[in-house]
Amino acid sequence: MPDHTRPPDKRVTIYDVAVEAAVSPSTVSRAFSRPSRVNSETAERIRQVAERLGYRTNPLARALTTSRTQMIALVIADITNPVYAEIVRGAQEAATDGEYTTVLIDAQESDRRERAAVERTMSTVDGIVLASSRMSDSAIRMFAKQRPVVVLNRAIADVPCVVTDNPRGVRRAAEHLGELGHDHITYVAGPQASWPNGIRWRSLLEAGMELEIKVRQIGPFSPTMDGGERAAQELCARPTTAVLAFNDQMAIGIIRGLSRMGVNVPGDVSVVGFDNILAADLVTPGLTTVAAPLYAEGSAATRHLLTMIAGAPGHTGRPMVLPVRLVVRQSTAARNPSPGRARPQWVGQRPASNPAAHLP
Amino acid sequence: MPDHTRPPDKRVTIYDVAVEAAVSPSTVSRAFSRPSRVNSETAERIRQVAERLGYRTNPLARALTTSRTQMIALVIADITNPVYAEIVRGAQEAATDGEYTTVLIDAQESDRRERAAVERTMSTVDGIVLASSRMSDSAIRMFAKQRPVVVLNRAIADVPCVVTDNPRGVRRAAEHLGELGHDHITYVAGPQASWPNGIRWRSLLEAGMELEIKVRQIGPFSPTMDGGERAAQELCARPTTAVLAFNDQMAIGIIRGLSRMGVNVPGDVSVVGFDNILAADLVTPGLTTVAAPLYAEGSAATRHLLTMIAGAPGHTGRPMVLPVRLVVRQSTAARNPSPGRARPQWVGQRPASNPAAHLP
DNA sequence: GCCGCGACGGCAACGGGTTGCCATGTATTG
DNA sequence: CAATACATGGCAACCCGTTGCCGTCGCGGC
Repeated sequence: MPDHTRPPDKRVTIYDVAVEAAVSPSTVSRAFSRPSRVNSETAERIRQVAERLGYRTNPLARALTTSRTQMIALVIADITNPVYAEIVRGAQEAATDGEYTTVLIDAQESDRRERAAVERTMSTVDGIVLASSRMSDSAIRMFAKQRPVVVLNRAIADVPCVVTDNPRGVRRAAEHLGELGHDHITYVAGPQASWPNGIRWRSLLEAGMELEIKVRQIGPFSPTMDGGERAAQELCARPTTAVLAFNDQMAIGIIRGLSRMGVNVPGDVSVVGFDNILAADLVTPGLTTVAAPLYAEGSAATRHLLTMIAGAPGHTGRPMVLPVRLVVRQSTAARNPSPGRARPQWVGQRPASNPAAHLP
Repeated sequence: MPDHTRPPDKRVTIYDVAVEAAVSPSTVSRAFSRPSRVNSETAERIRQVAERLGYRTNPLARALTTSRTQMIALVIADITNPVYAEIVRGAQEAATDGEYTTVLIDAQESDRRERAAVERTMSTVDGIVLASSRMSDSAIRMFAKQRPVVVLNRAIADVPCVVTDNPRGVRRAAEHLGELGHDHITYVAGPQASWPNGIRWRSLLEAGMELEIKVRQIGPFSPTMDGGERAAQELCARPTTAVLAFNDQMAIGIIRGLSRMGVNVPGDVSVVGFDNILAADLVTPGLTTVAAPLYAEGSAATRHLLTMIAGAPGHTGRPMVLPVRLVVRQSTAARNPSPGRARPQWVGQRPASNPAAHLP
């Protein structure tokens, strides 16, 4: 028998329930937040009354005293980048398992927006996962002082981090290209503010040394298809036979740009991307790429955050490293053995003996 | 001179500021929320003290009395669907303009999850935008009674709605196919719980009548690439020359499935999708599709929600309709004039004289 | 000199739970 | 049977702002 006498716009509070159930408000509160603290029959009666009255505990009021909102923020750099979809899924699953709600914030690749959004949200969440943050290390450390923070895809001293095994991914890509006969690799750089961008390049330098493959870098370009197309133009000016792009979007842009200019992928140039986004399998040729365990990233970062919220110290030593794997598709092939076939601009224009000369 | 004596983990409150500034807490409160109500010099002094102490107003405490959290929820059906990225952007921009924060919720195509998430979040937000909700009309109406709600991509009586001009989009697609010589169109249906799915099919029926094009429907299939591939198998069993798919992912799946079976798109079959996702331009052949103004959808829905939160009645009459346009790429072509060319299964197997016979 | 008015600031009562501490009643133990 | 321990529920303070109402004060008008 629902209570139709009460004005329907007014929320039901513990006080209403207390009156109905003939107990004190504190008992009602405890019946929900600490059931062991109250007689089970009483608790049951209270629950029934609450049900009948349509009582819902007000999370804001609860948060005011407990300073726990049961919400965490997940900040991603760019929601139009499909990479984040799986990360979000993983984070959401982990959060839901821990009775937490995820609020998602899109930073739109902007340091400023990201800071503003985090500042606004910080006081209403119990913790924050920063996925590919564009903020400065010091800004992140500042936030980390005020709330538990886990950083994804970036390593920052004194802040818990989850990263993927970029060095191994790059290494695998380089080995793959080496086995195909390529002795030069051009790295097409993404945003300089991006931490993976830096480590990928450094890892390539290292892999190049070990595998005796020469490497160079061009860029930075925007980490989008457009950025890739612009990179393709520059690639034509300084030809290579193998390209490692900062991410899949750029790789796809590069392939499009090259084929528009009559360069065949993988016939003339092999292209490798990063991330294994869905579209990598859709384009023609299919994109060879380094796949990251996106779902696991989101999930691991969130689980770690939850333990920190629960009081664990948050290991700030070495970052947690997740494994990657190389997905070989059709955008990579054996180096064209006859470079002279009617493509004069690719002949004799090979970069000077030290292709890494223009590096930082 | 920052105050280093206070323990750093304790938040600064208006009471701290009040003591420092030698005024009462209410004056501090008013200095921020109703500056006109307090002497400008006093207000300035208070602001300086607050700044010095690092005071930040606690949105939860404020919300408790004002019952305004300055947050709205945006619920999307599936974050892995790129369609929503632009919608999110539009919504976020509109929300930010109105000093609101958007919390994004991914329903993962599940009625149950969606309800659970909305129920949990409802009391902490001032309003909700439901983009492609999978919940029942009655569930949505129930939420709409408790909080301002705007529904996107769906029309529900008594609830404010924003939709795209599906009839016109379908009509344009049908005209396009008709001009290319197609006299049959097969509609490949998406989820039955999806409102656009229903209206697209009905619109096609109508357009077929007027344009004298025969139409039929197969499905439903999952609105994903996999769903499209399964649809392709069924398409081979019941051949057509023109396909209108529920969305782009399915259309891409259909194209892949068909070409795997040796059917050429657009040579043998023309395929049209819906939504104009980014990948539509990446696949080969490029996908002809009906483009929706995604950004404008998110932005319009959110702006309308904000006016409702501000007290406007929320026009529940006719839904707001946004225009669409047909983007022609390479997946549609003139109907193959010589059906006999070495593809026997496509000859003589044309559906019976009434291809719409098996419709509901 | 008195009255009225507006500007300004303070008091106190919320809003809706949470929780430390105490009082009571019952069960257990010596 | 007294003494102690435990289970249970209530009281009241607290979390941090917001806001209706009232008192005070200075000023202009008559």
